[in-house]
Amino acid sequence: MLAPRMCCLDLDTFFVSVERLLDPSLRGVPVVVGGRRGGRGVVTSASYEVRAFGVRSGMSIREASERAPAHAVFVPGHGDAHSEYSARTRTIVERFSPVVIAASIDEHYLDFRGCERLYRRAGDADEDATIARVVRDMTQAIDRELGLPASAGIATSKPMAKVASGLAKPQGVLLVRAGTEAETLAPLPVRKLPGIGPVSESRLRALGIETLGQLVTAPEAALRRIFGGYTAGIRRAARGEGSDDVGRERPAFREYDPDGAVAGTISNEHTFVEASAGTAGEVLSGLCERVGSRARRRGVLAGHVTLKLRYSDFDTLTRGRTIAPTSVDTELHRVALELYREARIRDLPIRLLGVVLAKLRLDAVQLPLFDAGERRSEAVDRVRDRFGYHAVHLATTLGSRGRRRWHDG
DNA sequence: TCTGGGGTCCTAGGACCC
DNA sequence: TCTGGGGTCCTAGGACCC
Repeated sequence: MLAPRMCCLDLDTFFVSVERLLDPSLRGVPVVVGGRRGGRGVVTSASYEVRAFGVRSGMSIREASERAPAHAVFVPGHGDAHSEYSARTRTIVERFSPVVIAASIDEHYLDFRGCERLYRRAGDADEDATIARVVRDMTQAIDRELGLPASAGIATSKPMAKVASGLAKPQGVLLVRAGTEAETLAPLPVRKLPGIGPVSESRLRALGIETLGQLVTAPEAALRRIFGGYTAGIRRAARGEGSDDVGRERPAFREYDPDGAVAGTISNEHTFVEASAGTAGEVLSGLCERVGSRARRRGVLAGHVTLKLRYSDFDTLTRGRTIAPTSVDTELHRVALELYREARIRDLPIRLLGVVLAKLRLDAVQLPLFDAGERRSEAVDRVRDRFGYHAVHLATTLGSRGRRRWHDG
């Protein structure tokens, strides 16, 4: 029999917690992270105080502004601090288990298999109790040393551990004993299961399926129409079964292939404040500089460029092309511009433009001969290292009147 | 629920080859 | 000019996650 040794550690309202460390006056008051009140964007994190008013992460800032009480504080958020606290959390977590992967900025998976004897103490009722106690020690260490509240779920599989960490919030630890997974999951709404989003949820509801218990016994053909090839995996997860391996690290940029292929993509996109085709050229140029700069910094070349275009009615389409691997801004821009012309098939205002680099590969050993474009891009990167990103731009990014409208500033 | 920005993974269909 | 069938690669789109 499998024992519950897979742990999902999740930081509670992570972005809010970090903002409160940076500004203690935010403690105890309703906080919304994501943007200024009444502005654009979506909620990245909402404190428990403001959730009481119906504010949820993912909601538009505008709607959150209407729901939140007058004394609620809206903050855009400090991205660098969030990354730093995520890294510090990891160093603490690694003291407790040698097998750790970061699933996202605020979520880690740990494997405690084989650790029972190491941690055993006289007072522990059994091995499950030992692991639960150690995980509680870990969440307390994170709170004590960093000031970040955390919750954790422990179970026999990864999806079950993830669901358990959600049930444990706030600041709790929940261990799901082997054999009790299905009964723990059965009463929960289908949306609680990782892998079921808003689309699948509404399709399931149309079939009268609202809970995971109902999903487990639903007819195969009905589920297949919703989940296709995932059906078996979803049904297993709904019973509490699934991988007992922590899996791969994300971001996957450290994974290399013998031919130099690198996993992952690099993308940047921009939503226009007021849809207008007039600045599309400038935005496109700026996006290409951004992704090109990120690719060079990672030492990779892109073998594929995709242009993403969203019209004002939210209709979204993409056009992509495989190219000779490059990280030169002007090359990327030339391809992106061609793809833009292919995608611009409707006479409607543009809401969003994006550029995605894929088919990444390691850049060959620095070549002795650069072509003019490469030399220029590297010179630009050096200037930016000294004076900041916005010190230098392609002429097309700045536009004829020197505007920098694409930058959120 | 009228929707930001960064990602991952999967699938259907077409092109192309033998 | 029309005809198999399988394999593989590529592209566009969609669902999902944080």
